[in-house]
Amino acid sequence: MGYSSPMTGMSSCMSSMRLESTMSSMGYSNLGPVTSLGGRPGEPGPGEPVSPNSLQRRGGEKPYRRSYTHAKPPYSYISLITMAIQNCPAKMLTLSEIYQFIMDLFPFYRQNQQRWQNSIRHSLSFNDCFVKVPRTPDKPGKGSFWTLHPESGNMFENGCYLRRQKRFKDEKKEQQRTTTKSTSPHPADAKKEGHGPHVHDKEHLGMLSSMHPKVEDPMTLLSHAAAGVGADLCGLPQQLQHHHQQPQHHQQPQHHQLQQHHQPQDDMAAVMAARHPNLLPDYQLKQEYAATSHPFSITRLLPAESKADFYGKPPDLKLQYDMAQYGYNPHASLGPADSYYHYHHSSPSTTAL
DNA sequence: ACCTGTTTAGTGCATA
DNA sequence: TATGCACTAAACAGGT
Repeated sequence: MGYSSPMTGMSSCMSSMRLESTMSSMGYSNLGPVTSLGGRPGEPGPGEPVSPNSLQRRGGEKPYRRSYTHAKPPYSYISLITMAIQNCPAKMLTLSEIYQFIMDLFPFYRQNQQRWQNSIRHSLSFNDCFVKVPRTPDKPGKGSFWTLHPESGNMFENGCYLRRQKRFKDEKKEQQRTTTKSTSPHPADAKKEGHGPHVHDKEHLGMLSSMHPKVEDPMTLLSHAAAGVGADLCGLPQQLQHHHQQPQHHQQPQHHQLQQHHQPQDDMAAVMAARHPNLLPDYQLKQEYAATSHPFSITRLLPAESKADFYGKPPDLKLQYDMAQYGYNPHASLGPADSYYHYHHSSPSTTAL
């Protein structure tokens, strides 16, 4: 599996999704391409957003300069989850952290949370590309960690975060499903097996362990593997795996502890080089991805500060403006004062740009 | 009680 | 047209 730029296949993807005209001229909306992805036509999304038609077309002037802050982002839940995980230093997040990431980044998902969060949970469970990592006894808390399957490959190698080219299927899980279907006719039996550390998870850890024999802590293993191997999972260069600063009310000491065990840069480079000898050099990737200005580009979703850190230059003001037009919050990861807190303590007129 | 996770079912859209 | 993917709803069970 070679590395493929998420941007190189974008045009064909966009064409296939019939998004070119809509995206380029008026930004995405909850109508058209987004709802056509799935769900039910005419059924409003989580935010019950006002139809763009009600906002424009009357008078016919400046139909393109308006706020789509509460329009449904053109990303599937799978890609949103992937973004969240990829954007975290430890490459694994709890469910609530995934929720928070999405809400921080997309105002649309701050409403009707029950609906889309159920879908998120369903996506995590249903898709083999997401792997549940049990908490260790020394890290008690609610819920497990979720990470990306190291063999899930580049699900979005066509650069389109709306729809994967092909659903990733874990052969072992698939086999388990078929065997449990055939051997245990009672769904309750299968449910019993589903609790506690999965056999699959253990195998997963074993696989990661073999890739990182020097590291013994399973959580550190995942941190290693996800950082290096997972970096190409979605066609994202490792440079984009920047530190997603958690809101201050979300303390994640384990993330920082994990990172102290190794030198991520060296590790990632080594693993990537070993697994993907044909990868572009770092600086080349940097230029390629820094140059992209596509509204679906993952780089546009990243906090401006991180991008500035990453590329070693100040954030692009125009880019920030564009992101604002699309409803992305470039400061989403700064903390409560700038994201979730701000949203809930300001009037709709101020949250809309 | 609430959250988390699993599973099933139904629907619409895109693609081969 | 068949198939696969994505979205939504809902039921259920276990954990905190």
